[in-house]
Amino acid sequence: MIPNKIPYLTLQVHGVSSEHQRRRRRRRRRREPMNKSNSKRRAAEQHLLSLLDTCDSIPKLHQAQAHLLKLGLHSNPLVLTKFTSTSSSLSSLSSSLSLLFSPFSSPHLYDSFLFNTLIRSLAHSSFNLLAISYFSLMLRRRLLPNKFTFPFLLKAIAAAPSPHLLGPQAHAAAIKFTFADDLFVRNTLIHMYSCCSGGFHSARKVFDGMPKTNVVSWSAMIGGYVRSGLSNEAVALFREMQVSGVRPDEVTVVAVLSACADLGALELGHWIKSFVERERIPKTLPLCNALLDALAKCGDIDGALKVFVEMPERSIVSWTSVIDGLAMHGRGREAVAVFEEMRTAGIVPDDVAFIGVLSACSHAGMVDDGRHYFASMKSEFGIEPKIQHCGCMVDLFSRAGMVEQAMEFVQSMPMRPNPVIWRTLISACRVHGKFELGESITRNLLKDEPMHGSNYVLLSNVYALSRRWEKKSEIRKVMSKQGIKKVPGCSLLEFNGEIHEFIAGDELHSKYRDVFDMVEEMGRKLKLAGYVPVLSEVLLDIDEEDKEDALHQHSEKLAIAFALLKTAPRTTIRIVKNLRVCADCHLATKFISKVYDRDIVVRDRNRFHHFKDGLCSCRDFW
DNA sequence: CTAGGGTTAG
Repeated sequence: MIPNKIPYLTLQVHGVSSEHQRRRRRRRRRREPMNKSNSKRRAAEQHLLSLLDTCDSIPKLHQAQAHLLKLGLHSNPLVLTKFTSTSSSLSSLSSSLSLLFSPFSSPHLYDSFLFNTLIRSLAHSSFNLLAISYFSLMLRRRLLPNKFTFPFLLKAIAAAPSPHLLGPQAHAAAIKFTFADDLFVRNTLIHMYSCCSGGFHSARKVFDGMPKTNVVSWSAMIGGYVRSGLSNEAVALFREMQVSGVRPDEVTVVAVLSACADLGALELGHWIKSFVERERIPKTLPLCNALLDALAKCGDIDGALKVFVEMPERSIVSWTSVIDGLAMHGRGREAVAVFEEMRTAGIVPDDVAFIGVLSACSHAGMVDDGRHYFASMKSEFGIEPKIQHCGCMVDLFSRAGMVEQAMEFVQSMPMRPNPVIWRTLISACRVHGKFELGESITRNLLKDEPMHGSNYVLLSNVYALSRRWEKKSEIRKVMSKQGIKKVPGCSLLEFNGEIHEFIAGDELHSKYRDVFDMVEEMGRKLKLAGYVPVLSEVLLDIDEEDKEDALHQHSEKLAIAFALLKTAPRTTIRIVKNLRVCADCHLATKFISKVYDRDIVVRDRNRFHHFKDGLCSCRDFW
């Protein structure tokens, strides 16, 4: 049983019940029959059902519960089912559980119907694991599950921490009870499997085995690909869906938009926006939120703001997405203004909103504002800062060059620093010349994460900047001996409705022959304009000339060269990168924007860089 | 009484 979260409810139940018990004892003494006459009982039942129909608050629910007990309807399945669904819509599950499983109810009267309602309510609650317990209780009571039971059960399992443990068992149960061919059950199976890590294969197996699909099957599969980090596959499946003639609805579009946000595919984002208009897909709140988020993450922050302004209603998610979007683009002042506007609109910020506003302060170098907001979390809003908030603060100080303050902050944090925090500090040490500190932090970090390639890259960069070349080549040796690989840099570029992928050092691909020639030519032109390669960015222990070649193979340079070759003069080039942009590429891109007269928008791991006329919007803080 | 969907440090 879940703990009763509302103490006075317990009192109420007990008070009313003991009154009821007294009556029952009196009845027993007078040898009266337990059941009232049928018509009276039906009247009481009707009365309670209509009472529950008008329940729109928890106090009213408690009143109804008192009536229910007074009228002796605590074992009436119809009333209990209604009570369960009403209390779950008011998120007061403890009410229905304490009623259903109180010592005064008669569980032997419960039917599958009631259990389904209960399992559904639990599946939608934060106690979703209890749905599984009540499913097994149902079986132990020899009640047969029906085709309605499995969608609820599978949904509860999908939301559990390790769905792969119970998911296949539930699938087997669905087969055993002959409901695994049901369209609803199969659609929920797709969802459940795609919630297991690496489960998209099983999800796809279910999907491919379906003789009949509908829009829900496709949306579940597309959403499953997005959840598994396979956004390209999600978009491909969306196109296949259109070919197959199944009409996408607002849920499908939301899933595709999150793939779009992940890929940073602006053309696709704009296409979906017009698709929604053209097909008159209802612009629900989640759809507008997904659209606004996708446009911001694809680089069209002003388009995102336009969506936000035009929204008929906004939730805290809408506000947070705008704040995050502005933060990512380095527009910290505006992000803070939107945060304040949100408060004026009467919305109380939550912990996610604070992550947005803190990261906005950090990306825009607004140290005092960041300090203020961090302090206000607890003092004004009673929100305990989480590690993400502390991470923002460490980043805030680090970017501003206040490495000591960052270090002090880490030492005074209420929780243990994680590797993300350490890596933030190490980057700060490198940028602001604190080599000894950077080295000692990295050595400690390597003890915790000896197989994490990016830690070695960080340490190597620290050594390179302090010109300790022997130390640097030592790292290289350790890495190759242990078989530790650095994550390859990868840049995406949308061209002619397709996503082109460029991977660092991918020189063996003959189809990019002209791209490599272009990179060489770019290098020559940039040098004439005054560009000097930042050789310290090269991890390899090789001579200077080879280092320059290595830099030429960085994925964003390949992508930019491709774009310069293929796209019309002066059109904006948009690139999405998986890692933080390196110092050399950052410098080179500034030069390219001037020499080739192109606006270049790069989304890296952390934020957007808008390059124009030889300058970058991040003002070289990133 | 059925299914699929929106924001989260670097």
